[in-house]
Amino acid sequence: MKADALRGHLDSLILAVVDEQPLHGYAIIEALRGRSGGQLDIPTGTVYPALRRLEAAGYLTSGWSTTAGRRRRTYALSSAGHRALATQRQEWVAFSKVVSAVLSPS
Amino acid sequence: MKADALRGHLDSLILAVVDEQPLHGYAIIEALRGRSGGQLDIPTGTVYPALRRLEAAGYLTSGWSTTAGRRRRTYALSSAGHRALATQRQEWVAFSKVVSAVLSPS
DNA sequence: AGCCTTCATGTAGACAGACTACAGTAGATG
DNA sequence: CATCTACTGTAGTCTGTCTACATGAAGGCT
Repeated sequence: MKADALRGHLDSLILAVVDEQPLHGYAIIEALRGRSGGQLDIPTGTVYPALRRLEAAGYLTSGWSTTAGRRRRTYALSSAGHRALATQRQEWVAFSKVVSAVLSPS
Repeated sequence: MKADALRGHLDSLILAVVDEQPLHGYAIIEALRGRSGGQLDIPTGTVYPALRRLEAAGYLTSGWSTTAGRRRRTYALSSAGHRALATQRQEWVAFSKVVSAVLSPS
């Protein structure tokens, strides 16, 4: 799975997993790995900046907690995040249809 | 259609349209627009560098011709380009399955 | 005690692909 | 004669993902 392919889609993926339940960064990486059958293994240096970007955009809200001596910053979807996710799901469907149409031999 | 979404997929799209018949840059843009129902409108400043990149990578070969006073550089798929396209089609299927799986509500 | 692994967050800097904006030529149309 | 379409191309910017690094605590192993 090449890195460039993900470009522009990672945000949607993150919003989608956080939509099910609030998660902290490390757990988001594991959720993506699990949901993709191990095919998505996003490095921390990609996820943490993405989370800050999404929070700055108003799509996520975050709060600190401590569990067993571990500091966790847990993210949850804002209402704007819900709307963004809905839009991005539609955009993904449209995008994948277009690419599949061009790519499939006629 | 956001620009970043295309990132990493444009090469496959170009190879796919050139696979059907050799085309020059301008015609490639029109082919992509046509095949996508007008949704893909790639600017020349994106396509021409991409074509040079693909030729440098050995996936395309090019030759000049003149039709009605118009200079055209026509690109065709090399054998390496055929192999690359086949691989990239498979990668697209895998990628779109993964994204759809993560994105679809469970 | 010392060491490694896992859990957990984060920053700095490099890289590359798609973008905007510009630049130019030639034929066709009003 | 001006504008549009066809056609190719370059320069520079932008930004998201990457690698590599830095930090620290809990728990297991020897």
